Amino acid sequence: MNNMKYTITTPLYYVNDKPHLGSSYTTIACDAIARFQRLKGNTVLFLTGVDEHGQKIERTAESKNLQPQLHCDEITEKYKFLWDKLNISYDRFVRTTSKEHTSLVHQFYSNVLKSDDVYMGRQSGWYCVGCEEYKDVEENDKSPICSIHKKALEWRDEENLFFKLSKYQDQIEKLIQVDGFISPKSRKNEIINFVSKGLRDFSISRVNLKWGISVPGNSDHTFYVWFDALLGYVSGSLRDQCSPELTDESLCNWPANIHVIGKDILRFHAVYWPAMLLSAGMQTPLSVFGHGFLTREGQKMGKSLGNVLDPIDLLEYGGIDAMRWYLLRDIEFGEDGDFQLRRYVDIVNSDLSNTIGNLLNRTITMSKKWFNEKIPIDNTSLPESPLKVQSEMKINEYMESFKNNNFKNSANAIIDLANSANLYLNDRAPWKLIKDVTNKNVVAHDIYSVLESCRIIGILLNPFVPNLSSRILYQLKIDPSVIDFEQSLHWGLLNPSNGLEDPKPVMDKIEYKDS
RNA sequence: GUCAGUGUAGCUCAGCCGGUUAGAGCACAGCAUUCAUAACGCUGAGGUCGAGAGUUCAAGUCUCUCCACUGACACCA
Repeated sequence: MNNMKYTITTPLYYVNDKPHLGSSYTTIACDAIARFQRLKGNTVLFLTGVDEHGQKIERTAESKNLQPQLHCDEITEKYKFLWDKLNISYDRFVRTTSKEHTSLVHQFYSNVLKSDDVYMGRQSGWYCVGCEEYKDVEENDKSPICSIHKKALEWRDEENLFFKLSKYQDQIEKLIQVDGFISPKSRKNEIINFVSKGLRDFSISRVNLKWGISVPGNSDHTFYVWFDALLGYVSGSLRDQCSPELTDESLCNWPANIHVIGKDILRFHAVYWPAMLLSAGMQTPLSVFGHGFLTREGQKMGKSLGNVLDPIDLLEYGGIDAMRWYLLRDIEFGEDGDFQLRRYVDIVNSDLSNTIGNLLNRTITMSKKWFNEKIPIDNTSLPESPLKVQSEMKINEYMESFKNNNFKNSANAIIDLANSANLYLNDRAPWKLIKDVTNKNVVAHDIYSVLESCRIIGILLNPFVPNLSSRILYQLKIDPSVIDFEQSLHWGLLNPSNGLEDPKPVMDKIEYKDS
């Protein structure tokens, strides 16, 4: 039952602009899942990457006086740089401008053709240049205006290739009903509602777009962004990325266990994408999770408001552990969340510095002071520490919640355990007991059980804040690279002969400053 | 416009099929205090549960109306 393949993807981010907090949020969440799965002993393929084609990018490059490819290279580097800073443990980084990807798109397309799912049609309607999309308009309206841009819409009529989405109505309806396929539930209902109204075919090519993958057999067409970008998940998960081929053998990491995406693109992943895969005779992903968006101090982030929070700035403010912890611990994954600086500082200081950091610090100090610079050996026949029971309970909660991508609850389970350990210390007051030498065994028992709790906390923290987790484990002289849930989460594994590092605060406090 | 969801202490949220003085964590105040990162602990202050009406012996919890916010309503990465 162990050692299963687990494939997880972030969205392939559109390289129109540098990465923002939203994409960092998604990627951090995926990283937590990937690390969690690895600790469970699964073989994880954690895939991220960028979507580089499309008119918007073509234009952005033009406005910067750059070749599109150079512009893409530039932005791609920023993504990689940021993921590095955030300690994102991705295994592969897909670029849709790579040769391999192009080849895969062509193969996939030919399979879809074989299923007779493509036809030439006309896309006509009122088009907004600003939105780059066709708008639904009241039938009688002869001069419609875009509600967003307040500009007149243009009538456009162009030749496009269409994909027969409608053919898959029944299969998609069944698929989206499957329990756990779409999360969270509220979004699932929206998709079901949407699909029940009847699926229409959608266009998969454009004629006046150069910056894209050419359509074989229709040289003046390029693939429309979705038909191109979604396939990045496949090209990135192939066994051999250098010579991509759609064979059972090379598809060993497919289907993805989970696509984590923002709620805005849920429909494409939960409806269009599975249909495309069905058409090509491939397996559909096992689940799709559409998370919420972040606002800042109650307001939408946007360029026009000038309140965009740059992930790099945030990183410099509180550090990587703070940023990861806050996003995973305080925001309900799936719901929209609000970033508040005051709260950010409070939560991080309280949880990581005061509750966890201080617990480790005070306990190591006591241990070293009274037990010859070491971890005490618990050779008493005292009843089991209540912390053992508590930790087992909290490990359970943590696991259950994490399975459902409920990071908040998992994080709370860790904090609960740390709180219990702090309370236990206050209750037992080893600093008083130790004054009487005959109590030494009792104190050993107490200190050991708190240190053991710290070890477990350190391990459980890994998917959330890998750096802090390592710092904690280092102080307990445990090699963080060899931890594993199955092996490491049993009570009593802390080895007294290992010794302890000198206590140093593992988490500095963030100073709140209005900015 | 239609449909769905949300609105509970300063902040983030629990409150199941209606039932005693509405809960937690954080923030704040006081006390205590060193084993510890002005940390841990204890105590406390904080809410007309969005507004109004109704059903009921009894409503945060059910019904209706209204207000505010969010989302979906097909090609927006």
